[in-house]
Amino acid sequence: MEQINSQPIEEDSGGESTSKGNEDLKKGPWTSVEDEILVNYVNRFGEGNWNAVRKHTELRRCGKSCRLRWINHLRPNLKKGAFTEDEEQLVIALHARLGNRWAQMAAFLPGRTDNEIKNYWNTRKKRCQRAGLPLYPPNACHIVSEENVQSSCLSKFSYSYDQPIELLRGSILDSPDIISDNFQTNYGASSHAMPFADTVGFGSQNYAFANPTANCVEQPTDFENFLLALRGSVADVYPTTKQFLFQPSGSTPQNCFGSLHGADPSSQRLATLVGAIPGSHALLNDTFSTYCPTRGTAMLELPSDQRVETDASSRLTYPATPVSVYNVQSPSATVSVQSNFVSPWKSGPMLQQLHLLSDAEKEPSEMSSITSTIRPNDVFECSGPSINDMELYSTAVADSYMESPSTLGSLQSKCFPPWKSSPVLQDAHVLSRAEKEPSLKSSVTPIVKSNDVSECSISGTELYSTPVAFDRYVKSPSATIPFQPKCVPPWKNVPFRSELQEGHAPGSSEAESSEKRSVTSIVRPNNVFCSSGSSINDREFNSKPVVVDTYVGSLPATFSLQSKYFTSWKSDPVHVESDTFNSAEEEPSEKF
DNA sequence: AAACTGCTCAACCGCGTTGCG
DNA sequence: TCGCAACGCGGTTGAGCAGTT
Repeated sequence: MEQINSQPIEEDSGGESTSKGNEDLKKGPWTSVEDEILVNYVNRFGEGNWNAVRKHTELRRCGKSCRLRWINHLRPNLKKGAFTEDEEQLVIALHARLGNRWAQMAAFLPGRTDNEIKNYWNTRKKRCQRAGLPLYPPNACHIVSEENVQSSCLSKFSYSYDQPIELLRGSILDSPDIISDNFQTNYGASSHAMPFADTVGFGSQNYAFANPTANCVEQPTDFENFLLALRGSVADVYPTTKQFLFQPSGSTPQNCFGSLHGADPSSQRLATLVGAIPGSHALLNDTFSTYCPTRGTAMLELPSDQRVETDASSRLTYPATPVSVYNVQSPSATVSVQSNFVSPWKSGPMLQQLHLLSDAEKEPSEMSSITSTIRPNDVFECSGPSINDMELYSTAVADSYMESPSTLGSLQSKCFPPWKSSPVLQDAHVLSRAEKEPSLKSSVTPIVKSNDVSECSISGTELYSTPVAFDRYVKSPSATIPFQPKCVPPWKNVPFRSELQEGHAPGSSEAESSEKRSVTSIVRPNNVFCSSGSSINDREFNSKPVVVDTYVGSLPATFSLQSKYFTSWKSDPVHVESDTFNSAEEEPSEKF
């Protein structure tokens, strides 16, 4: 403690001048004395400004080294020791989902650092390679929706340890009907074998996933095997996952979520991952470098990168490479989907347009509004800088267009959460100026429609929001429109706040809540909400996914929400009321 | 017991991003 | 707009340890 100077020292003992050149900086292993100095420094001055450590203490370490030491070894709540089985499975699943995004993976593993995870994985990778084993569990997911059978985009991808390959993006839960995410290990085969080589449209086993039109076969799928392979917490998840997988046609799987969320946190995490894996960004054998290549404007700016469309009802799977826009023939007219998603969090909204990206639009801060019209099978993805040093990404795919009686389009959209850790605002519609500065806002009004998918997260303040998926709008004969809600439950122990209603954070005062921003949301049938995060202002919130599952009894033009799903909150539950609105409405006037 | 090999993990390095002047 | 500093992240390295020969 005495080693911390009470006053910032600009120079010390003649060493500072030379320290500019780093001549006197120590390298190598840290001593306990150095650790103590650094801990005391952080206790006193807080994290950050690591280069100031040298000025304030006797420590002769560069800022980088100090930061690393603190993050990886000295900060509180670090978990030491070998990875538990659950953690290992989590890492596997996370890696399948995220690739080598160690920092993101670390967010799922409390107490573990990205470095630890990285080391673990590299060791595992080496071990597997040496043994000729796949990096991912045997007989892992090979989930294919029948709609995906026609997809062939994957076939153009090679598959090796060294070359990044991505699975179809999206997640199971993002888009049940598309659990088209093909996930197959090359177990038993060459590690470099093409994973889908022996499949036509991915295989001999094509199972629908929560697809009301699919015939569910009561036999284990590869995906199930994968789940089984993920032991431990999977045991809690598996039944519900199976239930989810093989729910009867037309049924709504909300119970699945209920079960999932009733499970322990690790199960929830795993459930998230399980949902995530098949839609994973990464593929099976540790084949990626960093972020998903498809993000941000790049995708939008590469309209030429298109795949051959199939028929209107077929689903487009999502290749590793960016695919910009698909225009699949629309039986009627152009289907317009307006979706709004507002990240209510402290850091501010991130704007994501679904359609055009002008130069001006690349600067979210300069945008005031966005109007997007997407067409069937459009693929949109957005990213950009956010407020508070965060990066935002979002990927979304509006895959197929399945019949559009008139204005009611059928879209399936997926969303992939490749965020680095940031607030994401997906807004396909209108973003008011006020919404650009959430710190000034007291409320936002996200408007979402079917098949929208949104998600957001914030990491600096650790707010996360799992995908908000409005998955599927399947035919609308007239009165009854079946929906399948999906939700990817969030993270481990990250508390989060989810509000669909104007109001304040649970347990907070009004004054506080005004700073935290309230949210007014209008949800549509089968919308799924969930969000998480560790709070603004050190307050924790918990929220489970809010699933508005069924769509029952409606006239052609009028929707009415019926069911909702809430699980425990720390305090007040999310409140979602039934809403009635006209399907043609651009913006429902009623709010919850 | 010594030599060798493989593994783990802490630390470093380079690069990209962001904020600020 | 530019340059710099700080920061964060992923890749790489190498010391030390453990197991094997």
